[in-house]
Amino acid sequence: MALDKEETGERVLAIAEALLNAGGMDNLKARTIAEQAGISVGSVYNLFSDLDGVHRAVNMRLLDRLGAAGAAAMADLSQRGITDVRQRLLALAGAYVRFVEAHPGSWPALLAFNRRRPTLTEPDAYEARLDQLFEIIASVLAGGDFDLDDDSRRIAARTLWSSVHGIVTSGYAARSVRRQADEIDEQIELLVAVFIRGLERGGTFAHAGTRAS
Amino acid sequence: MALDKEETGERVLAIAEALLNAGGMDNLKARTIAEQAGISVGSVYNLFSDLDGVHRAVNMRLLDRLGAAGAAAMADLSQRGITDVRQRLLALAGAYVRFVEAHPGSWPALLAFNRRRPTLTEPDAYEARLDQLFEIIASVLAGGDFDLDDDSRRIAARTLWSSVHGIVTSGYAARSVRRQADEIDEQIELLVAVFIRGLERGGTFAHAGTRAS
DNA sequence: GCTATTTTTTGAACGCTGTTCACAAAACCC
DNA sequence: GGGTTTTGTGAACAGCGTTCAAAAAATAGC
Repeated sequence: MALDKEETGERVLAIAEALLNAGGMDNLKARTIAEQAGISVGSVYNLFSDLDGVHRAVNMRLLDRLGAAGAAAMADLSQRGITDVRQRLLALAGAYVRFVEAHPGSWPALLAFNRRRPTLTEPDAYEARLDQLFEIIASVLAGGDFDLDDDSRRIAARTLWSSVHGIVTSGYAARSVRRQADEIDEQIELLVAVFIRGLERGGTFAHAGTRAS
Repeated sequence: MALDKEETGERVLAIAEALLNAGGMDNLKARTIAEQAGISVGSVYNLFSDLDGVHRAVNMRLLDRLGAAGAAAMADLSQRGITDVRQRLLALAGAYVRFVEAHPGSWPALLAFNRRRPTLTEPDAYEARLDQLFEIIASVLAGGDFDLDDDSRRIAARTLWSSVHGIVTSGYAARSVRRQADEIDEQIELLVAVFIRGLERGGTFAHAGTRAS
């Protein structure tokens, strides 16, 4: 064979990602991958345990790319001497929006992948890759003048990320394409503004709220 | 035949929902439905256009139930004379958390369903059912003393919903089961508190933020 | 260089899937 | 009861993920 084993593996992943991006989850077919990669179906199963394994590997690449995009956005702001918390949070959210737009099929496929089986997945490696994102957000929050202890800051970072994630991938609510993009921007700006204002005011939060049932 | 056509349809939907709830998306099989409903495979396709149609119908039922749960939570608070915005928002979020917990397989399946194809779905009827949820949230916000015009309140309601949704269905980040539930509660309380504090302060938001990069 | 041995690649084959459709059964009409 | 329409049926088809005996290639030993 002309190509290294690892090299063919990466070619398979590139093909798989393109397939996912173009046609979503059920466009990822073993025979299509084999055909486009110039190998046989069996060889695909030689490189990966099964199609889920291929999809998982693609997802890892996506998460790495997302983390890199976030880090790059922060590095860019640092280089331009921008330390304002609001601008940094908006830049992070903007990076995520652009990432999702750049992966219109493969990112929804990643999200759908984790929701396929009802509690059987073991996202060990997923978490590690998401933790770096949380740490970026937490470090931005640490730059503000909110007096948050480490744990509160960690919670706040996760809350912010989940909220932005929820807004961006709300999925529903798409009257028109342009209106959708505008509304996402509006919601993100509201969220970030409200978060900063809310955190600025009172110091620590006393999570003693009795939730009404 | 002993049963009404509509009645068999609903039985099929109940079976389909149970299958989805037990095994996720790829547990919804035409032959299983037919067997459990005591009809033939062809009859399933007589009642619904295809399996996607079955899943869509199940999803409608779920959205109706979610809307009813939200409305019921608000009615309960009204009956108890509770008008506090914070408590109402927490009650709504709590209703959503309980709803998700009560539908561990079928709700993820609904979310995965919308992410299967990359921009081809037409969630017309979905929107209508979600709009009632947004209106509930908006009406709660209207009860607070934030001076928001209708449009800002609409945006804020959607933002709140998307954020809670993102937090609850963040999926990843599940160190342990109990720790996960606690963390969701913490995040929701932080979100609601921060939102209320943030909205209380300044009046209208001037979405003139220049996003970096 | 040649054979023996190991490793890798192959694609036909298997079981399962969604979906169809000619046919049968039931229901309806008068 | 006979003709017509509607409804139900399940064998059949194409496509899927996955496997695995066999073929091909690579490696080792000499």
